[in-house]
Amino acid sequence: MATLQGLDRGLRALNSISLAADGLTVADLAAQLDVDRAIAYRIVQTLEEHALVSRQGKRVRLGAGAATLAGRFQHQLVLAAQPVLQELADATGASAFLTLAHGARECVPVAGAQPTVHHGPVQVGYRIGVRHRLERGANGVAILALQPPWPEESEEIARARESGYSITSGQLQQGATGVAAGFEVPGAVGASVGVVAMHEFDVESVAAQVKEAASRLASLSNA
Amino acid sequence: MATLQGLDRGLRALNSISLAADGLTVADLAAQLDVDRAIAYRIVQTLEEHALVSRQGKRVRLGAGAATLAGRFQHQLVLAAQPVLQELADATGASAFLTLAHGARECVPVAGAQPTVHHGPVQVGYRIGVRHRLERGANGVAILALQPPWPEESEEIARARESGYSITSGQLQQGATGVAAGFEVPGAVGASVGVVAMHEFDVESVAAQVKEAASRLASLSNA
DNA sequence: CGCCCTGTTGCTTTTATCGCACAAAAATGT
DNA sequence: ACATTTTTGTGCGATAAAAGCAACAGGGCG
Repeated sequence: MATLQGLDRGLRALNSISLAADGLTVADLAAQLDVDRAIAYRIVQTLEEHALVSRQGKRVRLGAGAATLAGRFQHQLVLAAQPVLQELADATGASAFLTLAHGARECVPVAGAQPTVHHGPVQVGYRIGVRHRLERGANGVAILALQPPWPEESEEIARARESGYSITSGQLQQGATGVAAGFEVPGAVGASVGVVAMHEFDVESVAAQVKEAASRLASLSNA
Repeated sequence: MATLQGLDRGLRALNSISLAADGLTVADLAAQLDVDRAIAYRIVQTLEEHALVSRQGKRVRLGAGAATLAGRFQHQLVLAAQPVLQELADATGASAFLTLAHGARECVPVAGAQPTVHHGPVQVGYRIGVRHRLERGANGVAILALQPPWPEESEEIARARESGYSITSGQLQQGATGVAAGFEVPGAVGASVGVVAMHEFDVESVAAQVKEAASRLASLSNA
């Protein structure tokens, strides 16, 4: 496997910078990447020219180019999903998410919707763009359940495959329960829709709605 | 000014890929960058490891990592906005909000602040994370007013564009009045800051403070 | 069957990158 | 206010990393 060291460093830098909420000095960045400061300077300069980072004084932080990039990430799927998610969120009174598999072991929530009418001061901590492992959370499990049964899979996955939906509690956040159903996107990856809520709800009925949403999205992405 | 050629190429590749809505073959990419195919392959491999692109069959397209970056960018913007919002809330005695455009017709409030000293039992029904249409509420109108004049726009929008701030009453909640000013996040996203109050206030002075806050936030995301 | 395209690898050559070393600026202490 | 330490920012030559070329296996197509 041949990967480019220079580019790799640049991207790692971008990642580090994006993680630093209140910016990073060039020296800090150099330390994190374990490279000479001079290199870090050149990396930052290059990233800056592409508007991916911006410098204010001595601190480097994520730039608007990141937002631009994301705007172009509109797979037709994400666009099409938005109204479905909104409907699902409103119907169940919980936050709804669309999650895409990334590679074989991770997934990323790429779109979400909150119910229009709130049932209290709920704030669900499942955030768009935060990668996590497939094993954690209902959305990831639902994606795993799409694959043909595999020897060492957890029982959770087998159950999800059989029932058509996955359910987890507290795996991604204390006190939160998630229900999700997976579906295939023809071109490539697995995906799942699900809801996350902090309160009690009728699992049967929510599961049905989630599965319904999944099949709608599946047919959308086939067409 | 010293910029890294390798990284630069990688980022240009990322840009090209992000522009091709339905993907790019590696050969096309190599042509666009005017490099050997072998190099393009190595670039794609590296980008792929960082989740910024994904390959489906022969086509390369923008990957979920872009969404990750966007999420973090938004997170940072919200953090940076918090003190400004707090100051605005305290100065005006009203609840202050930061709202981001979401697509072309909706927006979502992503951060808020309440005045530290209360002027009564204020409860503003404008909730973080709840999407609504751009036409409703001062924050949305302010974002619409950023766009070049468009034929069938409401008079409200034209007024907002001219004066630099929007003002609405009761659109999102009975008896609530909102004042907001928009600003550009130089990529794609429109944003606005505003206040919402249930009581009477001096529009002129509040508008000035809101505009001030908007320009501060704009410079934060530009610099 | 022959042709064109994709994806990958090995190797040579060059050139872009590394990392030292140094200047400038800021922060710190007295 | 001044001296000193720490941190920031930038040339420059040596070197290692990437460019560029060529070759090759598989696959799809006429």
